[in-house]
This record gives sequence, C-alpha cells and structure tokens, in this order.
Amino acid sequence: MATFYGEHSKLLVSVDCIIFGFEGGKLKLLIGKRSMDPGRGEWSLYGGFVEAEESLTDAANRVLFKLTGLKKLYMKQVGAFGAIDRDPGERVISIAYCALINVKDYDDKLREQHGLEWVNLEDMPQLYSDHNDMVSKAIHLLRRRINTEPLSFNLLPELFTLTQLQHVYEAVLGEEIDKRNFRKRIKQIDFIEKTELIDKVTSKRGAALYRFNKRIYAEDPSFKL
Amino acid sequence: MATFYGEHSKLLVSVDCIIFGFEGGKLKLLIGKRSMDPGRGEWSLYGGFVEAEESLTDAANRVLFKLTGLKKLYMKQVGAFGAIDRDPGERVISIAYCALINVKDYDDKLREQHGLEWVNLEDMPQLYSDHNDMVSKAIHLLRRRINTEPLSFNLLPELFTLTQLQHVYEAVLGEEIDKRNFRKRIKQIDFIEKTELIDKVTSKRGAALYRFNKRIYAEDPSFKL
DNA sequence: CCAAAAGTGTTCCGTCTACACCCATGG
DNA sequence: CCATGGGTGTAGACGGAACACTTTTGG
Repeated sequence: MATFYGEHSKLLVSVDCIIFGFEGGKLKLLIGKRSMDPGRGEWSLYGGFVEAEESLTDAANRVLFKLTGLKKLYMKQVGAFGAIDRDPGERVISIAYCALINVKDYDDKLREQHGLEWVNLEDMPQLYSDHNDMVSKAIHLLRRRINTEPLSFNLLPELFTLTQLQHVYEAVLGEEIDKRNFRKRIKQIDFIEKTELIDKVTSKRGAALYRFNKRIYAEDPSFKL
Repeated sequence: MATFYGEHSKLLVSVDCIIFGFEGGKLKLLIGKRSMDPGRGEWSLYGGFVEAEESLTDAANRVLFKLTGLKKLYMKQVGAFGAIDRDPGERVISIAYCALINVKDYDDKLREQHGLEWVNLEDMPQLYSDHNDMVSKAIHLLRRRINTEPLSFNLLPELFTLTQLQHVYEAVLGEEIDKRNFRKRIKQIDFIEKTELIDKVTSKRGAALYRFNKRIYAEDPSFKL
C-alpha cells in the first residue's frame, strides 16, 4: 500500500471490552487482573491491540470471542480514549466496546482459564488506567438506550419471564419499577412474545416464558418502554 | 519511553471534524474539497493526524482552531471509525468530533483561506471516505441530546431571541414546533435568562433578547425541554 | 395603513403513577 | 396449609398537543 501520509506518527491502538452479564438480579462485569507489566496484578478490562489487517470491530470481536467463545454477541462502541499518558506503559489510543452477554451461555472454563471474575457493578474496584471511565460511560450508554433499543434481551436466555426482564431494567436503571406498570407497558410491545411454555424453576406456581421476536422487531423497530 | 507493547502494529490515527453552524434558519456544515491525493477534489470533512505527543482532544482542538480561529468551542466525540479500507490512501483509524459554532463569531477569511464552504445539511453532497456516516452519526447525537444538554446556545450569539432558539430546535430535530408550547417550556428553564435588551433587526416590533446563564445551569444541570 | 414578526392561555386528551389483593403450587 | 413468587385493574395527577388572536412599528 502506498504511504500517502508517511510523515505522520503511527500509534498503538487497542480495543477494551466492557462485558456485562446479569445474574442474581444484579448487573455484573467481567474483569481480570493484569498479567503483564505495567500494572501487573491490577484489576482491568480485557483488551487487545488492533493489528494492521483488522478493522476496529474485527479486533473487538476477536477479543470477545477469545474471552467468551461467543460469536455474534451484542456489541456497541462506547468511545475512543486518547489521553497521552492514559496507559502507563506506552502511548496507546483505546477504543472501548461494550458487550452484553447471557451468563448462562458462557463457558465458565474460559473464565477461569483467563483468570476473570464476574463482579457486581456496585462493588466495582479501582481499575487499571482509565478503565473506570470506560465502564461508567458504558453504563450511561445502556441507561440512555435501554428504553429505545432491544438491549435487555441480550442479557437473558432466549426464553425469559417478565420478572427476569424487569430485574434487568431495574439493574440497568438503578431504580425499582412497579410490577403492574411494567407489565402493562410490555403488553403493548408486539415483539415481546408470550410463549406457551412455563418456567417452574423460580416459582412454585410457574411463570409464563416470553421471547424476543426479531422478525416482528425488524418490521417496526420503534418502541418506547 | 519503554516499549512494553513493542510487537504490535502501529497505525495512523486521525481526527475528523464535523462543524455545524446555523444561519438563515438552517443547519449548515463546514466542508471543503480535498487538496491532496487520494480523493483530491472530493468534498470532505476537515481532519488532521494525531501526533505522538498530543491527546485526541488536543488534536481535535488543534484542527478546529486552525479552521475557525476559535478556542474553547463546544465539541463532542462522535465515535471511532476503523474499517480497514475506509481511507483509500492508507490504513487510518479516525475519531470523529462534532463542533457547534456561532457563524457570526467565525472569521470568513479563514473559510476562504482553507477553501471551505457552508452547505445546508439538506443539500449534503457525497463526501470522501466514510465522512457521510460520520455526519449522520453526529446528527443523531445532536437530536438525542438537544433536549437534555445545552447544545443549542453554541449555535447562536450570546444574545438571542426565542424565535432564533426555536429555529435551532426545528433545524436540528427536523420538525416544526408550536411557538406557544415552545415558549411555555422555555419559561420553566431558569438558565435561559431574559435580558432588558431588544433586538430590532429581525422585526419591526422588536424581540426580547435572551441569554444562556452558565452559572445557573451549573447549579442544576438537569432539564428537559 | 399594512405587512411582518412578537407575544400570550386554555382546553382536551392521553400517558404515567400510585396502589393492594387473589392465584397456583411445591414442600 | 402456608410461604413464595405470579398475575391483574383503576382512579387521579400530570404533562404534552392543538389551537387564534392582539400588539407593535418600520416603511
């Protein structure tokens, strides 16, 4: 490839992944302790460098696949972080990506293998470099968008109960929601589909299982919870 | 500086600036024709490369200052664009920044000097590389935020009439707004302050001039128009 | 005197909120 | 039989949308 812009600096570019899961009614984040210098032993998001022959999203997907074994997971760019000394090792521009996964789909061996932990968002420790900023920007993103984009389903199994869905909203928004009002609003949303199936795990009476219908959503992707 | 991460690719990183102005009731964008290869002569956003010793925001401010002569203008990151072949010249990661300026503050000589034009958003031509995507992402950002962040004042002189302010909202949102309802809502917002001054330029009767009061805003930065 | 923009309230309707009780079942 | 979570409706408050006429003054 020609070097049209040869006189300019080239910089290290990385992607950092903010991986949210949902379990026990809490939002959780997958983080690990850094295994290299500088910052060895500090809590950190998991990241990777962007190589010359891959796009930013490819790099983010590569890192996420390595960590979770999952392709095609829900992922959004959070933003670029570029302070000069943000990384104590070397000058690195980092693009933060946020992913939402269903903890049940996740192979726990991979977690151990990479030395990762699920931590409650409330108990977030101090993280390496500017990773706390990335996390807080990601949460703001989720809060702003959860009412107009179908984010929440990515944190749940394919079949879920309305109570589970409500708990996701409560965890993301950080506030309690009235059960009756919540269900009233859900009923108006066509792409949240009631199935004939009943979940008997979490309650004795049994709760109806629902499903996110992608096709119906695709026909009319506007909603407001 | 030590090279902790030496084995990884280094990439060109640029910032591209989406500069919005407001004039004649329309949102306008400042763009120019590329003066270098590849893409010489194509319409393009104005950008610059990020050098080793400057942060992303420093780079964006540097480019914006060069173009507008203005420091401290309103600027937001739109996002990072990183497809492999997004720039036909060479692999470049680009971070898009959106700036809002008051056209009256802007020195038109600088515009001519850089060969820039104000174009109506509605008549946007095809732009170089993925710059059209950047612009459309920036507009979505403005639309989402104009009701909860004090963006609009950046597009107006320090003193403005309510009709002008309404036109800004209409241009950004792309829809007409009822004058009485708009003014009712404005009255509830403490940091939009009526002055004693009267503008006689746009009307024979004269219109009251208003001002955005930063101090009052800082005390309570939550509002909803 | 008239064209042109500024300014001003009320009513209606739909949406959001608050709120409490019965149901089904496993243990 | 009782503890546990599932499921349901209504009334009142509030906020947003629709809507038309009077005022001022420069030309």
